[in-house]
Amino acid sequence: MRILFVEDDRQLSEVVAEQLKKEGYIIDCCYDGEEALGYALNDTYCYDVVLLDRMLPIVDGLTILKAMRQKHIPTPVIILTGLGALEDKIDGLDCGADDYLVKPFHVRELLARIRALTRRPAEIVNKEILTAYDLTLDREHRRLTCKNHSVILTQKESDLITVFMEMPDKTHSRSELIWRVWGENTEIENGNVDNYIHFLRKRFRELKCKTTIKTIYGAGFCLGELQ
Amino acid sequence: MRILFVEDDRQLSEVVAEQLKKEGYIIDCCYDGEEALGYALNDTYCYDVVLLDRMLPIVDGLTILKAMRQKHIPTPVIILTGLGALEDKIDGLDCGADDYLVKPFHVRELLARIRALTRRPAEIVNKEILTAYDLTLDREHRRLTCKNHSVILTQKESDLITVFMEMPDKTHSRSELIWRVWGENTEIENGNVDNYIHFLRKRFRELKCKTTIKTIYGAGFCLGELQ
DNA sequence: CGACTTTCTAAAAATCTTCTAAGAATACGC
DNA sequence: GCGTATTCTTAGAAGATTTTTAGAAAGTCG
Repeated sequence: MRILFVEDDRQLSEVVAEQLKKEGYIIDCCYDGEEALGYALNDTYCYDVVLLDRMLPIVDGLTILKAMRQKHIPTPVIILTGLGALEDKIDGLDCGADDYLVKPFHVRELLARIRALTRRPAEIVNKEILTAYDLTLDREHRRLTCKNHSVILTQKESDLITVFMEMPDKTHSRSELIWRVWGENTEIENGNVDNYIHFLRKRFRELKCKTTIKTIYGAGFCLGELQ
Repeated sequence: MRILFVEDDRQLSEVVAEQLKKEGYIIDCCYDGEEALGYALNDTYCYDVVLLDRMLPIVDGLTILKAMRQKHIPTPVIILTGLGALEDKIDGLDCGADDYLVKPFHVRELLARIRALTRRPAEIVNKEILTAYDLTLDREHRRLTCKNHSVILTQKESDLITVFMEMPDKTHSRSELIWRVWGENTEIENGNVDNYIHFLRKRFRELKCKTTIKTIYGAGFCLGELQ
């Protein structure tokens, strides 16, 4: 597990890096923003976590973070900083940070937060554009695309296919689908779900795509390849 | 975007829930641990985030969190609590929480942390896969696989083979199989079990696998190698 | 061996689930 | 307000699964 640690305070850097190494992490240390940019954006290196100070010489931490996210580098980033004001935290998190720890902090808390972040697979998804198998869904325009074909879905069709595309391998029961698409206080019957599944399958035929909604008899439906 | 909010302090709950709703989230509120368990573990409901108080009536927050993770529910969880001691935070995060926010907190920070967590896709669902001899069973899709062959089982076939694959060396009597597959208040006769054993053996032949269900005359059935 | 019990197999019956189409109700844009 | 698009309801056909039944086959034991 490889960590990029960007911190200009040499003394703090050394103390923290040593404790991280004791836990078995491989640590690359950086002491200014320019150097950090080089490491963070380089294709060759691939870190599991980046620990980022906000106030750095030459290039500041948030700029590095934004640059990473612009290049779609999904590595989890924890911002470590003395700036503990509410607005600073919100800024940091909304720029793409995964966690925000205010100095002074306990290294053991940092370790726990690193563990929490690295439990999950790293990949940022654009929730507006979903892809699964050979399908792409642009939720904003409700446009479902496969190769060079595309169709505009109705609202409910789009909501329904979204559930499938967010978890392409899961079998979704009718009650789950009703709950996710129509909400919980609804009088909608199972038959309505069946109907929309039918509509979507027609769409798939229009698109001539390889994907379809498979029936798991007695259990529900699941996205899958044709045949 | 759907959030389960577990908080026994009604006043706090109301204030926070209202602000979350203003942001467009759909909020389900729970006021005790037992109720929360029901929501959190239910297959039908599927939340995008769970906000969890640690100290709750009946069942405490960490127990709920552990139960969720044991059931491989990957939903991001943020613990909200007055317990801000280092050990408490580390405990919480290591039990499977994704973030830990100490009361009192700013709702705007909570919102930023929710956004940070939901940018990432939910962990690939840890599938319940059973293996025994040369067989693999994916219970979610009821797919029984051996080498490069696979078949989709019916519900009852899948339930029955599950019993065998969970204890591959045990001899299972007909009454035990009936109890495990059909439940305890059932009118099902032994002959029905025999029939399903027959169905499964046909499946094994389709798969050309080395495993089969052996008959222990007068006692029941047991998984074993062919011949 | 022969009487008995147990197990296997196949087919039909019963039940339950899913698919499809068509029409009614509702929402939406002009 | 009218026409169109969307959503919801209904219902029967088609299909899959589960259960029942019954006779053949195989095993046990005096």
